[in-house]
Amino acid sequence: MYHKKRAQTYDCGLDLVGEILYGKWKIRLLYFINEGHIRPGQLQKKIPEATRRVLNVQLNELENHELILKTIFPVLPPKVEYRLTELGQTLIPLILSIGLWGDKHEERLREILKKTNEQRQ
Amino acid sequence: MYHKKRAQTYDCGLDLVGEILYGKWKIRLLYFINEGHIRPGQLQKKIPEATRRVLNVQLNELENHELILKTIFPVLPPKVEYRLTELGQTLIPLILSIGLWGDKHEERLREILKKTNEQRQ
DNA sequence: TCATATAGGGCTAAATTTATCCGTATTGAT
DNA sequence: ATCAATACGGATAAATTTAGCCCTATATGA
Repeated sequence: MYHKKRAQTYDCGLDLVGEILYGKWKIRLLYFINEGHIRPGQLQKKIPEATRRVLNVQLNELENHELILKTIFPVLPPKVEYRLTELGQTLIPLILSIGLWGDKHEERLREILKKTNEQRQ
Repeated sequence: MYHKKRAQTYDCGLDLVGEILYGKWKIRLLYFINEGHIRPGQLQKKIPEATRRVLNVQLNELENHELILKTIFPVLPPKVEYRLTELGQTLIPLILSIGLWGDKHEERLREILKKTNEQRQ
């Protein structure tokens, strides 16, 4: 497992949240788990752009950060389920608001991103 | 300027927000600008862990993404001011909620991060 | 016997992001 | 003449994150 070389300082709440939510797929993982897609395979179907590997990595981090809980059923073929911890649940309203904001400004944001992505040629 | 090689797909509002807010210092920049620290030098003082260079890079991105507006005053020594665009302003409530969540769970989060950072030795 | 379903992780490569270093510019004060 | 204040960005290095490839494991059913 990779470990950071640069020391981290967490000055304020915003920093702390940044640290645990910073990851390309994390917020979406939380979102989908909350929606009931609780098995690894289901999550992969919801986020096909990500490889299974990365999802595992990020799920592990979410678990270490105590936002989700993993249950491994001792059956074959293997079965795993994730669910939000209490702490994780308290994040859901925030995630939903962020999503709503994005939906509300979707058109505008797409234009903006289109423009800036074009510039980079 | 760096340009991305991997194609991006934005499936939902959450994706779009992710794209424009993903950056180590962006949320804090928005936060501080909203608090009235509108000049580059002031922002650097508020975020001393970041180099001036990176702040510039991220400020530029925020500007391109139309979340902030830059005013260059033609004086010497140079003077620059940033302020939130209307779009940027609509993000503030979200950012504040995130910060509040972080503050509320500060102790818990520090413990969690301490643990996970220790593991990585 | 072989594919299928299911989930995991090591290792390495590539992409992306962040940090460092250094050079530019100008006025006014020492 | 030099330095401080103020701000910007190119080029490159380092750190970090994400992706790709490949191997493990086992019961069931074709």
